[in-house]
Amino acid sequence: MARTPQPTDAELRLLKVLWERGGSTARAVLEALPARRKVGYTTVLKILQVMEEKGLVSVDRGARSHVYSPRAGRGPTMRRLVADFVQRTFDGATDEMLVHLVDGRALDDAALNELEARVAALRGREEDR
Amino acid sequence: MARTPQPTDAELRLLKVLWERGGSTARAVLEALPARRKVGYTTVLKILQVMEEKGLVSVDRGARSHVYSPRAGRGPTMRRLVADFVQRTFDGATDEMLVHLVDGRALDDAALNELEARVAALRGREEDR
DNA sequence: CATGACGTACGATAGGTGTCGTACGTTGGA
DNA sequence: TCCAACGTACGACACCTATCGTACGTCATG
Repeated sequence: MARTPQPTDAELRLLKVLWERGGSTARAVLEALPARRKVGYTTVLKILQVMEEKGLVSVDRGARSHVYSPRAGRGPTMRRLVADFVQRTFDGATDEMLVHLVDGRALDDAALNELEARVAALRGREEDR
Repeated sequence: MARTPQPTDAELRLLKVLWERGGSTARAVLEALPARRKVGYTTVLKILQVMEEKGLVSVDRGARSHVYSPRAGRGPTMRRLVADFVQRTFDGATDEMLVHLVDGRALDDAALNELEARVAALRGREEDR
C-alpha cells in the first residue's frame, strides 16, 4: 500500500498552523498565516481539501465551518521530509548532509550543547553492541 | 539581479555526474547515470539544454558532440540546497533540523568524530567573541 | 556516393502545484 | 422576512517538471 504522500510546500505551511493551533477552520488557518504569506481564502480552503483527499488531515463537518486537524504529528512528518531530502540530495549520505549543515552556520551555545549531548548518546548506544 | 536558480531533482542527478566526471557529452552523462535511473537520450539532452539556459552549466560547442560542464561547484550548490530546505521546512531553524537529522539515524564512529570536531571548532569561534 | 548511426533542436505531453474566480447554499440580525 | 456576510464546492488557469518523439543535419565507411 502506498504511504500517505509528503506534504508540498504550501501544504506544509498550513500544517504548521494546524500543529500550532490544533484543529482549525479554514478562516482561522488563513488568519494565522505569517503576514508575508498572505493568500486568498479559497486558496487555503482548496489546499485543506486536497490535503484531506491525500489523507494528510482529517475534517469534522459537524459545524457549518469545517474543522481540519492534522493526521500525522509534526515530528514524524518532519523526519520523513528530512529523510527524503537526504536521499534525493545526498543519495542517503547523512554524514555529508551534517557537515554541510554545521559548517559556516550560526548555532548558539544551547544548540551546540544539545547537539553534543545527542552525539554522545548515539556513541553510547553504538558501544553497547 | 536574480541569482542562478536551484537545480531541480533531475538536474541535480545530471550535475552529480558532471561533478564526478568533469565536462561530458550528453551520451557520456546518460551512460554514467545510475542503473536505476535510466532514461532516454533526448531526455538527458533536453535537461542539459535547459540547464544551460538557466546558467547551471556551460557548453562547449566546438566539437560535433557538445561538451557540458558544471558552472558552480558541488559544495556551494549543496550548501544552497540545504539552506533552502532548512528555510522552507524549518523556517530557518538549523538547530531543529540537526536534531531530526542526528536522531534515530545510523552514523558510524567516523561520522560522529567528524561531527564532534566541527562542533568543537564552532564553539571555539564563538568563544573568541 | 548513398546510407545508417549519431547528434541536435524543438515541440508535445502528462502530471503536479499554487492560486483564484464563480456559483451556490445557509444563517443571523436589521 | 429577507439580504448581506460567510461558508463550501468545483473548475480554471498559468507555471513547472520530467519525459519523450520527430524532424533534420552530418559524417564516416562500404
